Amino acid sequence: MPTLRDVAKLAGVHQSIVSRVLNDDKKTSVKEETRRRVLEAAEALGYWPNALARGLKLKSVGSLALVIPDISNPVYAEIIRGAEQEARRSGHFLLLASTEGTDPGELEFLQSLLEGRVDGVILANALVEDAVIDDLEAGRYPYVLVNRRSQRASRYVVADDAAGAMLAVNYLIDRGHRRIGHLAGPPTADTALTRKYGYRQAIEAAGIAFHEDLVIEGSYSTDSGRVGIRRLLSLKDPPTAVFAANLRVAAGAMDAARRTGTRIPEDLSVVAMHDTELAELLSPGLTTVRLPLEGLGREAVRMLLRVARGEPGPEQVVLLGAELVERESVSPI
Amino acid sequence: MPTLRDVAKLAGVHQSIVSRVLNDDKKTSVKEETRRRVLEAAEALGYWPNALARGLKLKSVGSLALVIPDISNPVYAEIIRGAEQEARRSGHFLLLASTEGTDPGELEFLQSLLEGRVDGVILANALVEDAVIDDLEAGRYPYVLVNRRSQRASRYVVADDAAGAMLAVNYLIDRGHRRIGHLAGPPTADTALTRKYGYRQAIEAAGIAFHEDLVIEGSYSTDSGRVGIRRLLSLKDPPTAVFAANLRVAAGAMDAARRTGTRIPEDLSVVAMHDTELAELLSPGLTTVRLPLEGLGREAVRMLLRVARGEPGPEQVVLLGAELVERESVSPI
DNA sequence: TTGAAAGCGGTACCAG
DNA sequence: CTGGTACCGCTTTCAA
Repeated sequence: MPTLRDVAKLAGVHQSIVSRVLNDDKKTSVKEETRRRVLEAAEALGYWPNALARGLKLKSVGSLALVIPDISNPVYAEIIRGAEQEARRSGHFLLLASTEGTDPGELEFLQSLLEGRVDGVILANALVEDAVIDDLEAGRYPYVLVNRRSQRASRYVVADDAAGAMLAVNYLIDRGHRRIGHLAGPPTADTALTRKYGYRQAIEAAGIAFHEDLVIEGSYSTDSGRVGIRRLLSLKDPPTAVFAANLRVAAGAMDAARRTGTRIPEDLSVVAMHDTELAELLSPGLTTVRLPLEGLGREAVRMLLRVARGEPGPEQVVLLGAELVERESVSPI
Repeated sequence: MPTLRDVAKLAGVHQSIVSRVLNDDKKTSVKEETRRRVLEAAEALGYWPNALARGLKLKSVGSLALVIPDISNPVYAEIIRGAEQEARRSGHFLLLASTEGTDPGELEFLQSLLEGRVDGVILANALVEDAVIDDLEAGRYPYVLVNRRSQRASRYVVADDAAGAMLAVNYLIDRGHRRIGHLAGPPTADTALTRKYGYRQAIEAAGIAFHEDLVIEGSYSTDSGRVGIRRLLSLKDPPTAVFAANLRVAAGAMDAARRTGTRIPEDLSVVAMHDTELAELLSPGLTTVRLPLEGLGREAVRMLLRVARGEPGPEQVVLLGAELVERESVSPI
């Protein structure tokens, strides 16, 4: 690997000149002829600056970390895509770290990530422990939470999950449903709580009594959907429609329902949060609520960059814009 | 951020001692009492070594890059998971870079990645241009291709796509199918070519005539599956079964087939390459061939680490172990 | 307009 | 067993 000195030698100038030319430093001027020679030499050697040395000096490496819990979840894929784009746009690399179940010991993990390797961290991990957040706050590390609120975290960007949930439930209500179940996510996840809240708001706003037993809490997994729907369908007075807290849950629920002979949408209408490829591949195509997930990733990067640069800006962002995507999983009653 | 010198000062020793203690250097010994003091000081300050400074000196940063074309593809998710695990096991970070359509200018991209930021690169990008590979070879950069063969690349790790395809097709043949279509992937993808080859091998080995018009080439997308299946079904003598080159293609095909009134598996049997969550969520559940994708990721990391360390080892690895996963998308004829 | 030199935060070699 | 020092490759201030 050629270094600055190599280029300098070939161009017959001092390395500091090379540095100035290559970074095209406005503060000092370089003779046109010299600049040309330097550029040529750099080109000839295929010179590329060493990011480590640069970062060491400048105390900024030009990369950000995005920590997610699980790569195979398409929800994260969208957040990642948005973050990637924005990072690239601003000349940064995105270092993706998936905790993939290896969730504990995260602190050490973050430490080694932060110590020079990246300029800041975005935590898309729905399950970060409060201790981790406290530590980040204490260390004054540049970080932002995405898709998760927290009392202790000063910065986060989230979607309007409550509005999304209400959109879904109102859609069902508008079609005449009164007994509407909710397959909720894990009570440990902020998004799950918020969606459940939205569900309840919509129900009560329509003057329908809220029934605790129509809400089944589980995890964000297909199996959870399967288990949940069985419980709902075995109720003496089962719901005519369900709102699933995410797509996987809905998929599991549809699968399990079908296996017990329940037809969708004739016997049971289904609406789910999140709209990914899967929604249209299921049959019947699933009616969903689309949240601006890519936007979440984008905003998180923007906010992080602001924090890292010490610039002012909003500390909490709620991205509006939930949208209903109609397919064939709902029938009027 | 405390530095080595800070720790040294607090412990009342020289920084070089601190370095030795913290890296627990076997070559020089340190008095037990001193060691304790150093450890305490480091703990008290919350010291963590700066990865950049370390990397600059050691010419190795402890991170690897994995370049993929598209995060939302679950096939890559599995490769990523395997790579992550192996990287972590060996104390490395995995820097994930998704080209996400931004495919050109890859060279520059790789350059800036390689220049110090990572110790090597794994290219899971099925569409890397040969020029890129030539350049990597020329630059003697540590790199490995995964899930793609190449004449010009000296190192790659792939699955046994041909055997997998044969497994799928033979399964259909065993159940009495003779007219078997193939929804192939893009001719630019090595995996697609290999699977097509496997398909043909299986067909001919069974003494069935190979019909060019039963093979539809497309891309690895759901839409391609939709288009392809329509063409196959509109043949004067349509196939009774199809082998889809990947799961997305199969999902699209099933969707389109169903919409034209074709029942699966009664009218048309379907087998697809790859087994992800989607396969069991579709209805009917899709019979698939599972390739050792996680293993691919793992092996790629191992190989890359060997290359980076200049150790000897195999240059091409073909990971065996395709496996048929039976569900409900095939009926005997 | 250019050159010299210091220093970012470590590691490792050599001397004591 | 411990301290001093050079250096990894770059940026930047100060002098010439």
